[in-house]
Amino acid sequence: MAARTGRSPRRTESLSRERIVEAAVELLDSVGEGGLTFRALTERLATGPGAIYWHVANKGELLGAATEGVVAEAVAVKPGSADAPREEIRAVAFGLFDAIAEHPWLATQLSAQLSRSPLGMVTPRIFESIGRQVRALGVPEDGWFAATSALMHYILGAAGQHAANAAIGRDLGPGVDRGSYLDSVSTAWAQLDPDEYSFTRAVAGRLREHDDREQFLAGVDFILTGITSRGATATG
Amino acid sequence: MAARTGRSPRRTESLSRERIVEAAVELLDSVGEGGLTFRALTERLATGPGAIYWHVANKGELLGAATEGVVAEAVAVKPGSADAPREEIRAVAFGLFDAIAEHPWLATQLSAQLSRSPLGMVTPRIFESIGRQVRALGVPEDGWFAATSALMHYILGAAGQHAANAAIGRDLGPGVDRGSYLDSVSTAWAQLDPDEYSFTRAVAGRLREHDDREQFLAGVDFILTGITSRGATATG
DNA sequence: CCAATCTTGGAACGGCATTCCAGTCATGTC
DNA sequence: GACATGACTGGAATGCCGTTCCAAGATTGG
Repeated sequence: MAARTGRSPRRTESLSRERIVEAAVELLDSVGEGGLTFRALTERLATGPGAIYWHVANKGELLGAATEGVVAEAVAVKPGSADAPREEIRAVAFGLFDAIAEHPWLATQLSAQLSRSPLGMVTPRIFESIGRQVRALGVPEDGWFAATSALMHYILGAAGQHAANAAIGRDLGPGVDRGSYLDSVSTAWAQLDPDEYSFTRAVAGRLREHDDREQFLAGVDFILTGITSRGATATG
Repeated sequence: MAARTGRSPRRTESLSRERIVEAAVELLDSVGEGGLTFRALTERLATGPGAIYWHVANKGELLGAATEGVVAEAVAVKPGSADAPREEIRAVAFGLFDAIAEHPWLATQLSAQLSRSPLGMVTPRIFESIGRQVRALGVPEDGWFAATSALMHYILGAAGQHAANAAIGRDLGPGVDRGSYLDSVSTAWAQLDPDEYSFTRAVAGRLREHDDREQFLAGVDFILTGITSRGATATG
């Protein structure tokens, strides 16, 4: 049961859970989700696996810590901004959107994290920052849970999917830019079977010219409209 | 290349890509996402790895095929039902919701699949079945893409997250039922820091009594309300 | 200065996806 | 009816992964 001496245990500045998580995030960002291996981690930290396992139980916990760290930073309310609740919700949404765009591995990780432990700190943290604004929006109390859940699910789902798409466009190689990538998908959609895919063919052109952030925000606004038109008082 | 002789190449009924994918789905359903190994697959099919690799390029392709098969079945419009578009959208949403609930591995797989290849058939298939109903709803054409995207992102995101939660409640062991699981999470939420988590604490009780399907549908309805109140003609 | 305890990193283990390859078997040809 | 062909099979081997083990180094308390 780990008798706590209360002393500062670090003999040198060499290794700590913080440094390990930090290195893990860097590795995930630079090499991608599959690039985070204990081998790579030991090399980067110039140590052995045993040292890492002393600070971290296993790879899952490491991924969880990395996820929580990045999410906490992303949903932190920027001080000084006491805007209208709608704007605050947009800000939280974009905060997560940008965080996932910057760290594409977050998309997969968040869905894995949310499913493995709603008792973890990740879900409540996101839930709280959205919920506060829902409350401020004037939604009646018995609608809080449904409204906040819907917003959180949309934001996490849509941000993940948009960011994943963006990641593809980025990784296609130096010669291929986002425009020509969307072109090729758009063209592929336009060539689908006219009977089975009449709608998809019809909107294939939109794919080429759409803006991801705008698209994402439109979804948030749909939900906000839906929430506030259900009899809530209009604050925003 | 691959000169096609036009002959039926199967000498016995023993192995085929179809049978492999089928076995993979069964394995995923019964043992979970981590249970799909080539070892287990060779054992179940009474063969060796080489035989499987003859029909399937790698594990990723196998997962993709499994995903597409299940999704195709889930979003297939039930014939004979020419209901109002709102009802059709709810049906598609519940189709995916139930499919993910029945095959929990779909949640992770869908986000991975959507990101790896939007050129694949999975995205257009879902997009099409939702989009047709959006069109039928009377949404003006320049809103089709945004409305359908928002719905698809919400449905996939929320269904995945709800189903993941449901999967936990199921896997807790024989002694723990869903009710007591939600109780424990609800209690944990109620004990969070009052300053940092005032909202989450306030709705902790709702968690105990909420119905997942109802919750999920509420989100769909928020978006539908948002879509139709943007100046579209009201059909549903 | 010595024991006790925390911390480290190298070596080893079992399991995984994947590859290699020698073989089997239905079939088309003479 | 033999035989060459090519689709198909499955066992053995490879290399990387997460994880565990353990002997030694570092630090601290007495």
